[in-house]
Amino acid sequence: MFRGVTNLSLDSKGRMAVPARYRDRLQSESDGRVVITVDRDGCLLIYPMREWEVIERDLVQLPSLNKQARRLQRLLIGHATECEFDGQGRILVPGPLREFAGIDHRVVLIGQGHKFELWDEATWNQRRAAWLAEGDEEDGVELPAALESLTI
Amino acid sequence: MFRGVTNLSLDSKGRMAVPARYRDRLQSESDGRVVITVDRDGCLLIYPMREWEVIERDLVQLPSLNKQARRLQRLLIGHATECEFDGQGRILVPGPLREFAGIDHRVVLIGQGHKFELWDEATWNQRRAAWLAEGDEEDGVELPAALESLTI
DNA sequence: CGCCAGGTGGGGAATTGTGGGTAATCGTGG
DNA sequence: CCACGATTACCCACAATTCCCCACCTGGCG
Repeated sequence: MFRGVTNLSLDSKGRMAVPARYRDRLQSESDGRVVITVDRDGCLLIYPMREWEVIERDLVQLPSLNKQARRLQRLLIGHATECEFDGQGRILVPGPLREFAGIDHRVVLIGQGHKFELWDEATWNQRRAAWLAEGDEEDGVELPAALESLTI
Repeated sequence: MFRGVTNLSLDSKGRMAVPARYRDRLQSESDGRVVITVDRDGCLLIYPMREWEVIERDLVQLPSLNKQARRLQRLLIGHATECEFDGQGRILVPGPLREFAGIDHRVVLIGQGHKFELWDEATWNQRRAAWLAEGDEEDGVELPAALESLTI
């Protein structure tokens, strides 16, 4: 499981130094190959190759006639770019994806279980503040059953 | 069960000396590995690794398309950072988390059953005062069933 | 009164993140 | 098919952080 938050910066060429504590696992589990794609919430998703292959297999099998399914396929598969580590343990984040997520220099890397999310730092801070603020008000509306029973 | 309150300080590098009375249990139950993450109320949560893994397992299985579920995952898993004890029985509280909770020097460590809460001292004192003040007014509204039957 | 245990502080080395220079590669257009 | 510019990969250098070690200071206890 990947977890935790890391503040990082991309250099002028768009490269990101993957934190050392994740590097070994990515190297051994997926030969240092990762797939970067986009998320509907305005960030990028980074998958180890092995994990991505599972997701991709499920995505292609969605019913092609369904509009939502096609949209998901275009967004996720369409933007999925394979990247490898360079000698220094960095990956080059493709220009089009950087542009998509509004990333220029400061970024935040968030572990999310089987994948990572990569956010522009300013965007992340805004979003997080909004989530914290709205969190309490929405109580009592209708929580999904899975959330009701959650004890944290 | 962890209980009790301890006033502590972080040193200039952000390290916290875990009170000796908790140390043994953390060492034996979870190999001295703990996970620190954030709470929506502005403090940090500290879990023994074993306890955290249970929570995380439930969290990752929430439906990815649900907005509230994603928010929870991003906040909790996204900030969950694994920490280990140093030779002196201290843990380094990660910089981004210190910043989140407004922690610089004086802190309060609160035992909360399976986990701990870590508060900035000033924030804690304010909040506690506020809870004491507002506590009674809210009576008579409607208590959730689980609270109605509580005998303290 | 000295010893021990627990909490606090800091120096210094190793690791890790950041930044750039330079050569190789690729895609584009002539 | 070649020439050019842009992009990518490899290399080295610096700066920040983290980790490991040792030292102090305080209060309780023999």
